[in-house]
Amino acid sequence: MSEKLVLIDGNSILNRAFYGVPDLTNSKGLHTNAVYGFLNILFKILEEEKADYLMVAFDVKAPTFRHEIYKEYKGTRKPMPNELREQLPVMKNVLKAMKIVTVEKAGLEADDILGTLAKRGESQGMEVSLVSGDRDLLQIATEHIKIRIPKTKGGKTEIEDYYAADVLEKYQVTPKQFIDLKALMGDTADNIPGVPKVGEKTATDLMVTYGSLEGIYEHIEEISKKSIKASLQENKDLADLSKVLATIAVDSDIEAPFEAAKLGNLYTQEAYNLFKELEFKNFLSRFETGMADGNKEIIKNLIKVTELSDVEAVFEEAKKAERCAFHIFQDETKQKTLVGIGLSYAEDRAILIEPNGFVTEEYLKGKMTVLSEQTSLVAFDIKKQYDYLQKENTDHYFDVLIGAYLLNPLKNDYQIEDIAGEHVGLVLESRQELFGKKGLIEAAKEEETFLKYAGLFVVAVWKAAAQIEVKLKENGMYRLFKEIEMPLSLVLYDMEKEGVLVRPEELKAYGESLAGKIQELEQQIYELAGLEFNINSPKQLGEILFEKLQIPGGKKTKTGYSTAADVLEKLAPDYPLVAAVLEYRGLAKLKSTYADGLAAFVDENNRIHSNFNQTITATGRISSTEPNLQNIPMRMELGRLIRKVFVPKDGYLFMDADYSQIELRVLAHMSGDEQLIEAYRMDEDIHKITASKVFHTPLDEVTDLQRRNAKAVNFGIVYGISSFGLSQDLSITRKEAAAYIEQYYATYPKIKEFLNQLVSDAKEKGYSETMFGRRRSVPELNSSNFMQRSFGERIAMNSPIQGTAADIIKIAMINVWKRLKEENLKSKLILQVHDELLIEVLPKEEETVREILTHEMQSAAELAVTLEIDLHTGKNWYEAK
DNA sequence: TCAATCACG
DNA sequence: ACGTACGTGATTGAT
Repeated sequence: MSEKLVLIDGNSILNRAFYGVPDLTNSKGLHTNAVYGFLNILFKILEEEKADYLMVAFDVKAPTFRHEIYKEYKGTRKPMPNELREQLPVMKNVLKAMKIVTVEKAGLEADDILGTLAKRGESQGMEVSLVSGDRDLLQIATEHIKIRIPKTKGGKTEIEDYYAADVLEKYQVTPKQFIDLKALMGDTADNIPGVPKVGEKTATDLMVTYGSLEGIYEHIEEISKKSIKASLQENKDLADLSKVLATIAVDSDIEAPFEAAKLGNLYTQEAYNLFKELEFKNFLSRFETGMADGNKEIIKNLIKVTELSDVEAVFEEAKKAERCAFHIFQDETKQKTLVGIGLSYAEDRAILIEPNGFVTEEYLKGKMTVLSEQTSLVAFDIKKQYDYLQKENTDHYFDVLIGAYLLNPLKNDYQIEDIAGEHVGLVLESRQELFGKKGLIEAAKEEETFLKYAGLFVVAVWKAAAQIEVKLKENGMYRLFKEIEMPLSLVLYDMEKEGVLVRPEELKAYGESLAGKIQELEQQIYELAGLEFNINSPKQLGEILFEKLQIPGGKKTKTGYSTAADVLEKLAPDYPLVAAVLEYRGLAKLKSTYADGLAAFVDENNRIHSNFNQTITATGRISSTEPNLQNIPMRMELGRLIRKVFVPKDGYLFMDADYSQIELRVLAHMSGDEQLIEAYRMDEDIHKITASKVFHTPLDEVTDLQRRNAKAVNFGIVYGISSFGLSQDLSITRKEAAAYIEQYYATYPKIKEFLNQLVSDAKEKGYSETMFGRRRSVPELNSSNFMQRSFGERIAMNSPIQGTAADIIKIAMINVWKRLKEENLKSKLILQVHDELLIEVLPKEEETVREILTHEMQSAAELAVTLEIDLHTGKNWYEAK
């Protein structure tokens, strides 16, 4: 049987759907009716025809050969309403998510692409179905090319089909003659003035009698009706032109990507997610069956083992495999009870091991640990599973979560089903979908479903590893992955496990001392305001300050008045109430987030174990959660005091080292600016030197204000400078800020050059890059929205700098950690705060650790400037900082 | 679940 | 003309 090619006229079908389906918007206000209608048609077509290949053609907004022939050519389409226009990119995204090939080429209309592809398919012996709302395409119809014209009415779709014979039957002309017919009727390029405009009946009669436009003109004298004859004679040129314009190219210069267009499983995870977002609930059920279908073969092969001998056999087999994917399914409570271990070490095969009888949790831990010495292991989120692995030689570990993050650090989460969908094309049902909110222990009781879940999970991990490895290599990020991120995961695991000791009594006392002051302030505020209200509610506060009390300083946010600190600070000197509110806010923050907040995380050993997340930030930094130990107060003394509750364990001391202006040094290096590099060679305060250079003032005459301003500019530069931002920060005019920036650029000319280069490189490549090859795509750069685009430019300037600094401290962490371990020291790495490392040090190791920390931090990267650190020791974090 | 606020680098 | 500094996470009140 011959193969079947389905071609879809994207613009035309979307257009039809738009006018055929009643208006529809999702909860975000996005119009979706055209996309919805398009998909209805698409699914109907695919149900009717067993398509082997599928392609969708789109117009590109660019002049075509028709414009060359006829300058005023405007095409046959009306201008697109905005509600439709916004759906075009959405449609393309949907198709992309379903892995449907779209074809578009500047200079070609969709018709020409379709004509060419149809003919090419036909010549390769395919049966072709061409779906369009546009009858012009009837000229393409043959015995093997079927033109399908869908009509959507009131949600129902009906399709008219035309082979060549059907065209002849309906219009009494052949497809080839159909062009002439259209030209005669003047409805080809309907903007040509004065085309003959013969009615359909007359035009058909003429064509039937004379066979072609040329034939008609040859026998023009035979035409009896005078008005028609005159019109035809007058407009012969235009009729000819109209014919040329109406003729669809069937030999366009275009790649026919038949291989890529081979129809696969449309029901991908990505499409599923997108459909959810668009709120196409009707289509989702279709997905669930579509998705399940794709995995039937794999599911058949899944095996569950619980008997000791079987488990032994499985591990024997696993160790011989080149690569083994695993996942430890642990209950998410504190006990982390083992529910099962999934293993996959061959294509489309997986085994679920469940603890039972002799197969205890401890036994399995042992088996996994041994296995982790014997073969390469692939994990999803390895940091959560190191308990089961040996940690001496970790070179052969591969975490697909970390890999997926590196390939695209912008995602909000990296569930295995997302990774499977994106990198493998394997569609998994999520845990939520399979088990709802059930815990894993409960979920495992649904034996069949859990086997499917766990089995497909590790199959996906196994498959994803191969794909992700290739992609990392292609993107030049494999070294970053192997040499930095993978080793770092173990360091972070260790830090999390170690935790940081606190003094709960002191924490409690701190909280109580705050509580007293908070109560006092509360009463004071109620008195000054003349009524009691919720001070924590910006809404209530705003109304009281700016409406009831008529304090000047109007609106700012969309919901009402801004009561942010920078607004209130301006009012505080004049209004005691405002000052009291500010103080209240500060204390309330300290109490809720730090005093009470941290206390909730203290474990039975008085230690707090934060999560150090490796796959969150866009730039490559680590983040800290539950609790966040990277934002413990520092700037204000009262808050800073809380650091006194963070202490080293008994008999130890804290050693804290932080990089001195690492980002600015990275900038100096990356830009190669001699002036800035030179400035760093001088043993002086960098902000002061900058002030001296920028304001043309001798170094020892630089005022505090000048230094402060220079410092702000230094920061601004790293953030992706804008005069507005700087003016805001310094409370100066935009003009003054702009002048500072100009001065700065004049002082450090290569910085300006470098930042411009970062933006243009990112624009060209679509991503920004750190010194160590870490990438971040910057889609905002292509936005048509000025604000978005400017944001993209700042990202392009900041990410390489912030990211490189992040890379450097990661390297330092790995090396510090390694040396502490290799030199059998008791001292432990405890915290990382972006440019700072905190170590719990055994006093007799103090000098060794000082040397390690200093050396490893300073030599983490070889830059054109030295990497300096500030190092302190103390009996708590307050003192060590 | 979102917006506003504020803690850190 | 457009209206902003870069990167995070936790708490709170309002919806």
